[in-house]
Amino acid sequence: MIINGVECCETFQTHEELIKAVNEKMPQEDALYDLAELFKVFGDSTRIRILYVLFEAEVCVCDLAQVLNMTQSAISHQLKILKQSKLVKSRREGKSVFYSLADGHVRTIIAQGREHIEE
Amino acid sequence: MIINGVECCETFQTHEELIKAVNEKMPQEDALYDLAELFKVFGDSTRIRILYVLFEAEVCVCDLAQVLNMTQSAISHQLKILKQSKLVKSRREGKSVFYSLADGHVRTIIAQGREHIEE
DNA sequence: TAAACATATGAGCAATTGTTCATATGTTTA
DNA sequence: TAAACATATGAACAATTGCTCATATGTTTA
Repeated sequence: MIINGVECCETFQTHEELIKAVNEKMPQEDALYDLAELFKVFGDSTRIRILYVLFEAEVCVCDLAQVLNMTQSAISHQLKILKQSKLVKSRREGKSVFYSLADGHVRTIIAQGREHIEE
Repeated sequence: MIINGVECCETFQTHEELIKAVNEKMPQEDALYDLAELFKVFGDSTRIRILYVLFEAEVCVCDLAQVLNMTQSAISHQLKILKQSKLVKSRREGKSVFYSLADGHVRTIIAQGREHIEE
């Protein structure tokens, strides 16, 4: 079969229909990129652990470092990434900065991930 | 304040309670790792694009490569990763191998990701 | 204002990742 | 069985990533 001037294996699927459906529903290039960037943020166990702590309470950087047994710098770098993705928000109180979850999608996404794994 | 022999900044949060809650709800080390590994799979726009095509139909490797304008090898490598994560399944039919979504979590996770971004 | 505390950040490095290229494996057909 | 087709895979390489270390920024307190 020939599609767009390129040869292709034989399938039962009508290629034109597939291409039409994909073109209609596939997000734009930049949206796909943003989506991948978002999931990349979830793709690190340190950041997942940070999120799990924030599931319980609003916590300052110092305490996060303690609870997770990591350096303040490492935690701070990861918090920056989480904040850029709008997964967490921060609030300064004196010398400390307290972090908390930005919205409910975080819980849903992680819950779905766990469901998938636990099958 | 001193927690587990280590000095820490002053907070209003009771540390013992936080640590107790986190220890209770935080998944085990290997579960956290698996969770991060799963989200890593979603963290690449090529794989996201493959999943979007599979949202529409069961498609063979050759067609995926065509529709996404990528080499057969690149697609095949990514399909392997998607299959290892049990996000897609495959079925051989003659010379072709057809891939399809393994379960509904894929749609939910991606939908939640899009919702988060579109806020 | 100086010192102490809490957090943020840039540079550097080892480890991981996505693609390409060449080639192997598996299936069908002449 | 040989050739053609479809897919899978290993090696290699550039690009990205997460941590450490040193240090900067911001805030409070003596």
